[in-house]
Amino acid sequence: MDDDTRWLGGGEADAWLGLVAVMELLPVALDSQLTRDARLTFFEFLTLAQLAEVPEREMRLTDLAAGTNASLPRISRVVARLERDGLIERRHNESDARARNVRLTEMGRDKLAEASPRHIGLVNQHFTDVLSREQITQLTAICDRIIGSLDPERRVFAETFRGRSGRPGLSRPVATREND
Amino acid sequence: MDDDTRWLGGGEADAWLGLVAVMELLPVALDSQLTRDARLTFFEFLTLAQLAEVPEREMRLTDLAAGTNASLPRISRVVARLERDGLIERRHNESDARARNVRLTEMGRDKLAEASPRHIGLVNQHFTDVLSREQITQLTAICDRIIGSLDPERRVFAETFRGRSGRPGLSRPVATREND
DNA sequence: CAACGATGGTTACAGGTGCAACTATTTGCT
DNA sequence: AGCAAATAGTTGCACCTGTAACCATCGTTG
Repeated sequence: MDDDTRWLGGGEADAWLGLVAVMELLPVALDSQLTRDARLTFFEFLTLAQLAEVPEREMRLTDLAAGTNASLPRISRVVARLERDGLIERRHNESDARARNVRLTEMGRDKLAEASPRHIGLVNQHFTDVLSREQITQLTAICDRIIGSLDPERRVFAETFRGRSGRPGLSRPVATREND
Repeated sequence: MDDDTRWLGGGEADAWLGLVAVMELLPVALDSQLTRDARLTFFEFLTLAQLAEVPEREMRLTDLAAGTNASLPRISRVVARLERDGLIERRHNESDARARNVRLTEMGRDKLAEASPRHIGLVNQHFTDVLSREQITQLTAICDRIIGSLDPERRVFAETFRGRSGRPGLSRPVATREND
């Protein structure tokens, strides 16, 4: 073993273990709440929310993968499940025969609208309500740095949508047939 | 759907999506590196590191679960795998016949010592090196708040070990037979 | 000291994910 | 045009995890 390893200093180890604990506990809590209340995975919720945000509620699979920080095989399977449940539908892409488009159905919008309030409630409970405004700002910068290091090509979509109209089901209600 | 839902405000949504992205990307990166270089899951690494830190390198299964923020079924299976690979061994608990103790073997220490440098290298690359001292401090406080909200009974062990001698394989080298 | 609830741990089951291999297009190069 | 390399997506395989049900043991209470 190399002895030039730079070990984590005092404060660094605490912060790292804290982040690791959050990464273990938060996803479980989110998945648990959503599957119980809406029969949705947290990742499925993210997928629906991403689609709801985009024009025509339709986008390419690759872009959807980027927008949810997922691998292509993963999003492919999730999309298959969501289509089976009628929440989305796959369509042809005019300009590229290899590509497939994914479109949020009415049923999918309803599902998202139905699942959002309780989900946001949990997010508020464990995130918004326990952090100060400064901490929210600090965390944004911290995550940007880490993401930038993990994803140097900025493949991730989320960044693109920062500061826009906001993500339905997250920062505002989901538009439904009635109020669209 | 309740219309008294408190949606995420501008800054809040950005921070939340940032944290979500980190929770999607970081574990994958960590698992990928560790399985490739050491045939270990990140969670298995954490388990070994937790055991290495404790007196006699032996502890109860329940405490090990708390120390790694894991459920009992999960740690039970991981322990079974690690025992199969000879990295730990299960032993009787003198004071409680229901309980089982888990002990890190010599082979387990060697494995941890071998895996640590490259793993710490990745942690430095995507965490330590991209954050300032202030951000490290900020993140520690932020994670404490979130964890406190997710785990009100403070079941989590990590807290107990904050500021101690440090976790072998993380904040210092793993003691081996030679230098023990 | 008997019985019942609580606790420690394991396992069957169902479901999600990464990796690698594979097919179908498209793009670039000559 | 023609061919090689890159890209879009799907799927088989292996593996990991949560939930729930289950057994064993402890502790408390009457």
